Amino acid sequence: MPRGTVGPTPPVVHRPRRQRRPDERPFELLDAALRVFAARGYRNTRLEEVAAEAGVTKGAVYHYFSDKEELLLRALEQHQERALGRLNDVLRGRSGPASERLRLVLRRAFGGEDPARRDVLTLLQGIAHEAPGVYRRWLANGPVKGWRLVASLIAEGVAAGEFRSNADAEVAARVVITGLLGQIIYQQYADTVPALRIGNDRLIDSTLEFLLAALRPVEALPRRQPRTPGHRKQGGGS
Amino acid sequence: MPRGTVGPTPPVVHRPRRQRRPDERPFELLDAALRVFAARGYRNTRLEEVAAEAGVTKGAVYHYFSDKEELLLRALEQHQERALGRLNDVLRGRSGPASERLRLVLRRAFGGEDPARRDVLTLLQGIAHEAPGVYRRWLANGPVKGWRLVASLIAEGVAAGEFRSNADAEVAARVVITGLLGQIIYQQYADTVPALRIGNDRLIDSTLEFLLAALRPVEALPRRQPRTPGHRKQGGGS
Amino acid sequence: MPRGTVGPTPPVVHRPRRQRRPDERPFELLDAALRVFAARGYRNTRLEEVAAEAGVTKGAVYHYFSDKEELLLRALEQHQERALGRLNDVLRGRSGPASERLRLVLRRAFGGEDPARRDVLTLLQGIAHEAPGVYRRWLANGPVKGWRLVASLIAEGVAAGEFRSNADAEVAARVVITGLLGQIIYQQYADTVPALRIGNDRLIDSTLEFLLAALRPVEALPRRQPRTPGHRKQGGGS
Amino acid sequence: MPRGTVGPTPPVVHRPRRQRRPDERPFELLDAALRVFAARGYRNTRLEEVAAEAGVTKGAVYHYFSDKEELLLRALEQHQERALGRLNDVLRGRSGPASERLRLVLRRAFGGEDPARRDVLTLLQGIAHEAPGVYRRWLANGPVKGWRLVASLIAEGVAAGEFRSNADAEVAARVVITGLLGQIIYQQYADTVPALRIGNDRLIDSTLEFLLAALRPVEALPRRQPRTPGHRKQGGGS
DNA sequence: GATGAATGAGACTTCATTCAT
DNA sequence: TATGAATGAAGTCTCATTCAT
Repeated sequence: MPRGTVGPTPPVVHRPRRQRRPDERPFELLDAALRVFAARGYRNTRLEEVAAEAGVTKGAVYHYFSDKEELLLRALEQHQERALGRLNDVLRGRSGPASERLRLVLRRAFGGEDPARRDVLTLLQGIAHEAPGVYRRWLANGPVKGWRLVASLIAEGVAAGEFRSNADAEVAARVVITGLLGQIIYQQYADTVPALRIGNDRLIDSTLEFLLAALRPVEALPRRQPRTPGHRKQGGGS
Repeated sequence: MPRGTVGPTPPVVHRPRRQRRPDERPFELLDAALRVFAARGYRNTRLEEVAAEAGVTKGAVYHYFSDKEELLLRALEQHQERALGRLNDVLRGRSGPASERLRLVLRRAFGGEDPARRDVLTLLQGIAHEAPGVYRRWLANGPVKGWRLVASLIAEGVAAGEFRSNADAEVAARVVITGLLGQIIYQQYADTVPALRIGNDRLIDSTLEFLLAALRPVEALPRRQPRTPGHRKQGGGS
Repeated sequence: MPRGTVGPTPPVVHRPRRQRRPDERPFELLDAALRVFAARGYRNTRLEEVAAEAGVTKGAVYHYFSDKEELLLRALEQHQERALGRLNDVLRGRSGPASERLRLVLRRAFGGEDPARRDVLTLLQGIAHEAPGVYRRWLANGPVKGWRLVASLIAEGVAAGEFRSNADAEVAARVVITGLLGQIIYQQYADTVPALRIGNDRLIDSTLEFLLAALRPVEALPRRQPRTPGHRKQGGGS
Repeated sequence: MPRGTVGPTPPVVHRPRRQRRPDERPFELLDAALRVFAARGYRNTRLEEVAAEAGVTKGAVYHYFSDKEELLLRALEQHQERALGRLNDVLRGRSGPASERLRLVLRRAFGGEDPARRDVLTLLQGIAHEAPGVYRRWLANGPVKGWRLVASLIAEGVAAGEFRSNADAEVAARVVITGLLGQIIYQQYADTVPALRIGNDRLIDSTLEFLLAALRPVEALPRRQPRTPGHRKQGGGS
């Protein structure tokens, strides 16, 4: 499989081109890079394609970035910063029930079918071997922060009596975050593997329903003995 | 890891010349290929490394496989067949409660920290752009089948009155399967990003606990109104 | 252009296969080789294809021939011997007018549209760089002998007063032989370059007519002074 | 032969680094390519040799040409354009007798022993299987145009009463053009196969003499009955 | 800053040839 | 004799990176 794999002619969206504002150049390049990388994968993308997408030539890229990997790193950093910013905004000043804030967070993070976000996630899952440092960085700042946030919201719900206290909130948070990420990535192949398709709203809402159901406090949650209670964070309640 | 060692750059060792083992060769090659691909990634692996790992020279690879991609495809097919075989075995003739069979399945599929399996999963998530066909195939035969199995076990539990009937079993199954896969992949980076680390037993047990908790039948399921009940599979219970 | 150039699936004619008469093996191989070489060209043909065409495997070829080039050499030798044999037969015991024997010769050598012969000629013209020794050998035993024969027939006609004596018989013979060879080769491309097509009968008959017209004795051949009479073989007449 | 030397195996000489001559480069490459291809054959030539002959490295070739075949195609196109240009020039404004213009044309096209031209012809006859498209193109623009031109000059001579009208001018033109091409190619082997040698002047002059003799009008061209008169262009006059 | 020509290390793939069986 | 697994030299093409202009 020689060059691109997404399609014979790259589905990359071409932007206006050549608006000479030198101070914005690096940002334009980062946007272009993320677009092309996400569309074709890191290895399949030639620097020349990124340059063309940004309306400059190959050499110019090297004025701003030392090499291809730095371009990737910075492009993803910029992307992640924006995403985190948006995510933080949504909780600023909120104080409703934990369940409501969970909903807000999941919606903000995963709601709205966004092919660009999906492609970036696919890009990321592909760089584990190509640019492990970048991948790790993303793990630490993306998924990890994501499930920490979820876990802390669960903890707040537990504190408020909204949720039962004997669930493994961290694992729940991990699985939910990771599962949603994966499902979103898979949607890219829903055309050719229809069994993969699932509506974004259903995905999020049902996941949330399922999370809240798992966390709902029980007067009597009798039978289910935690099998290996040792690794629960909070010791099992009565 | 029997023969080679998948070192950083395996020096081509001159073997004593031609050792004929024509019948086993293809399998040895497939095993070697999976090992090296999983360790370094598809693109980062030179055919010569695979050959060396199998104790032959690169030309021999082309005796059995038409090109690098076919080698990947076949190596993954063989891997998947074995894995599916093991998974099917575990349920053969079982008839306990659904919850018990769910436990068996998850344990069989994800239990036991197995670096080889983890690396294969990492390999797979990296080929979305390099060999999309192979990737899609894996999706269809791996994760999709996985969550279908889980969903069907849930359905059995529902039928048996063991689980509530108004949960979105499919989404639950998807998220759980995908989430576990992702978490397992992430463990590869647990050394350098400690926040990623989670014990395999805890991961599985807590996930199961959380799944069963979410599915437990409720006398009164009071507050939580399903927000968009339209996409529930079974209309609201009682 | 990777492998074959004649067509995606080789137009090689498959013969009966595996008639175990070991003493004929080499001849079968030579026939098969000529067939495949002629169909695809020398370089484009893998020894394995030749072997398959002959119903044996690669290794067997090396029992009879030291390498690919010898196979080519011998295959062409065998072909040429047969062709020369046929050509010699046609003149054996003939004693009519030279013009009639010229006709017989040209008919025998070039008559009857024969794709196999045409392909062999194309093969030959392609090996000038691949196997120059073989090519030279063919030149010396094929075209050179051909035009010598024609020149000697012309000389006989001159001696018999049938032809004029002041023509450059050798050049005429060379050009006619070479020209016919070339035209026959070109017919291979008549499908895609229609301007190349010419009927085999017309080609031969008109060439002969034209040759005889050029050689006819003239009462007065007045104006045309041989421009550079120095290189005529026989000094200019009258 | 300006730059390189087309030796048996040109050692890659390290040049003083990058000499920019962007405008001329493609032409230099084309010239170098034609030189090396003609000297060694298409298949026997490594792209690296062409590059070295042009004073660059192999990568540079891919800057201008997509692959080896395109390089061949373009090199031959350039060669043919030039040759056609020269040929057209020679007839511009000429109006002498047809015989004189035939002489001019043959001289222009085939006169002057030119090893480079001879090698290009040898190259061409070798690519029938390697690059059939290129070969066909050459046939259509070279030989075919050549014999059309000759045939049209003959037709003019016929119209002017200079030549007889009942000859098959097209076949005559085909055989003469093709025969001369072949003879020129063969001269390459005149050293090792002396029987092949023929002086260029003699070849052309005698061929012309022979052509004109065949075409000279006859008061009585009695005996020779065209065997298959059906394919004569103009029906034979009495 | 920007260009784009040029470099050159790499990697895939082909296939004539060898040789243990 | 015959097989066909294995070798390994060779060649095409790619593309990140450099650097003269």
